[in-house]
Amino acid sequence: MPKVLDKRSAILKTALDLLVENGFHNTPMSLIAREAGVSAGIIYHYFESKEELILELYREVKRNIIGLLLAGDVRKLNGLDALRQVWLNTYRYYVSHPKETLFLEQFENSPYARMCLHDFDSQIQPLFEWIEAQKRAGNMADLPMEILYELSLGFAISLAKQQIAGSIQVTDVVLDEVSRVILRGLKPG
Amino acid sequence: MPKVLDKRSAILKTALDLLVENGFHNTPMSLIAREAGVSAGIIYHYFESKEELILELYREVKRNIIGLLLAGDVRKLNGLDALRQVWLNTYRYYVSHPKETLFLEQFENSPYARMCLHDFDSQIQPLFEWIEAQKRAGNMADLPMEILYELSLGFAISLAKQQIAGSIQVTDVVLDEVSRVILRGLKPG
Amino acid sequence: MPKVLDKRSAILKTALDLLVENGFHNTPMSLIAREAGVSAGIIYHYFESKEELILELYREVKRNIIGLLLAGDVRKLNGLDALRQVWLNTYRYYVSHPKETLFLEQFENSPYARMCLHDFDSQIQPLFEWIEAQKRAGNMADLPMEILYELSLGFAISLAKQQIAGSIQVTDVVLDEVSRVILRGLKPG
Amino acid sequence: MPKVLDKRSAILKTALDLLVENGFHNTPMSLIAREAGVSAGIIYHYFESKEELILELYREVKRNIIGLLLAGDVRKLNGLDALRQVWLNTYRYYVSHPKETLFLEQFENSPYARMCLHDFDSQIQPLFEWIEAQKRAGNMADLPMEILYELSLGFAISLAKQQIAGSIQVTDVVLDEVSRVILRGLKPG
DNA sequence: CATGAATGAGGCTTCATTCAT
DNA sequence: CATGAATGAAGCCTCATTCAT
Repeated sequence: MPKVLDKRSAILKTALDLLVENGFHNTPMSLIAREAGVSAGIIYHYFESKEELILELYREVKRNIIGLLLAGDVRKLNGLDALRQVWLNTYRYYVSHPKETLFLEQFENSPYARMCLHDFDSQIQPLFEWIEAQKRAGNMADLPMEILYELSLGFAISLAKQQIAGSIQVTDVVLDEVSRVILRGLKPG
Repeated sequence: MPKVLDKRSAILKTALDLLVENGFHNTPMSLIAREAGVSAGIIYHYFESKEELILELYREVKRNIIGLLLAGDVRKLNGLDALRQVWLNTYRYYVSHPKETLFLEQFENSPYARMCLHDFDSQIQPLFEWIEAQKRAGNMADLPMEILYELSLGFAISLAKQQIAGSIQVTDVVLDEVSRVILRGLKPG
Repeated sequence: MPKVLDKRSAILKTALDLLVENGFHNTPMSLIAREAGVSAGIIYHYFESKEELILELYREVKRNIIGLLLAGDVRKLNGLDALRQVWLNTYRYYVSHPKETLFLEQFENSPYARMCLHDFDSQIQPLFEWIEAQKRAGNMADLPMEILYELSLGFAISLAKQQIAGSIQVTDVVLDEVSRVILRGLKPG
Repeated sequence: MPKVLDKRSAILKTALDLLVENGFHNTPMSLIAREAGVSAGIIYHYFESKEELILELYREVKRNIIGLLLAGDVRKLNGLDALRQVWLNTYRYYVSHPKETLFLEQFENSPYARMCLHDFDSQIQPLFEWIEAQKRAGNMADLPMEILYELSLGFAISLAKQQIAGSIQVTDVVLDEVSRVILRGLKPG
């Protein structure tokens, strides 16, 4: 990996840690620089501004996630199994990436996020198409896309957040039961 | 209403508007004062600090919501109808209070909210007890409290947020269908 | 004089001193504040920004000058005497206000001055009208206004600048001779 | 032309453009480098510092001008014609070199120019000597050198600046009339 | 000679909070 | 109770200059 990516990555990684820990506005650029082991000025060589750094971090995290949702050869599974797999993929990603999870939640609920929330429409398109196919195949309730999304992935995320926060311990048994409940809800009819 | 409450309320109301619009850290105290029609100094007569003002706003909003969840004589209804009523109460509160909704989300996802997230355990206790009763009565799946909460109210909030953001139009038909799906998921067995 | 004007004036006066001494970009706001005996923040209570502070200073200096050009009951004098009086007014103002002179020159030759160089058209109008009247009365050569302006006041300023810089010693004898030369040049025919 | 001069010249030429456009302190070295098509580091191979680059540019421009003032075989003309020729040379140089004109004005009115304003005494000496000769020959009023300079060349420059700024349109007719006025003023007695 | 990433001091500006009136 | 001028610490960002490659 070229050095240049090394430093840029170090900044992004450190930013993620600190932003989650302290929040956007309690994380001075100078602190990010210090923790990343670089000078204060160099950040502006890689990112236009603090805001742009955060946006870039958001884009990168989001790209990663979207790439993983359909992982595990989901397309080869049939109806309910595929559904269950996507659901589990989502849940597991979020649980195993607590910082990314908290960052996304913080970012997406901040007022200045509104400018780029639809940047990912094109990347998430495959998932939407897959859901549409499931609906047409009669594997899923005929509800608006956003609601189906919320019922499945939104809930996976909420569950992961609670697990991260330590409010609950999601054992495999519970996970099994929960996914059963979800699927029952999403089934057509 | 005494003048004192008037001024305090004006500050809180203005703060809600501005915090939702601009975010916590892009809302100077001086702006809150100006928009509320009071002087900058007087805010510190009613609130210890900016942080305390925000916390107080959070407490007030949260108190309101919790008081309404069990409204409509929920306790007199039986199982599923009660469940449905609580769910609808929640959804409707959030949809009809967009600023409060956005404020809560922003606050609860900010790192400095962690200090008071459990302030309301005592107030929300009645709801939890009611849910426990439903579980014992066999009206609800035997899942951890937090998960049941997330599945019902969490989803109502998510739905309301999407409606607020304009991502979806939740017609009465959809609402009906959705609540049916939710309830099917929550049913025992 | 109310205190508020006192402090605002102190800032403007200190700014003039320092800007002339060090130039616009070698005069930090913090230095202006320190020398004016105020805190760094308060400057922004009176002026929007550093640029606005400088613009305001320019406006104030320019207002003063314009007010003095026609001083001394110039309007009551006839042709050449009036002309001579205006010329001397100009010269004397600039010589006796070296800081203002250097500031104006510095400002008007800086690229970011272009935004407000015509702010004073309305204030200088009386002078222009007076010159027009002189031309019609046959007391002055029939040249474009700007050239007449340059030949008289422009030269008075240049002379004053050289005197300020110490390049020359303008004795009363020289001043007399010079004004004679100027007037000869401006005479009609 | 060797490549070395090429690159040095490119830097100076670009610097002139940008300094006039943006001012000394809004023209980063990195911008000069980029626009000149060279790297940021290499500028320091040709110039000690930013200040030295600007000084060098000033010296170069000034050298050019001085060389041209006495152009056109002025020395072969007699009194008034020579005077007129020098005046026109000056005016024409400035009008046809707007960037150089603005740069000089900006530089000479900036406080950090004071360090080198007398660098050119030796180069401008021939002009001064020529003026002295004119005075002795009775072709010019017996005024201090600086004042004669200001009355003739200073005014030519002012006129050129106004023409550059678009404030006036100097037609040949006007130019003729103006030079006549100037000469009348400079005539002895 | 040439590059451009890297440094870090320093500038402008904001804003929570205080306090004299 | 009320005002709003005042403070000053702290944040974001720029940029002249250096130096490893």
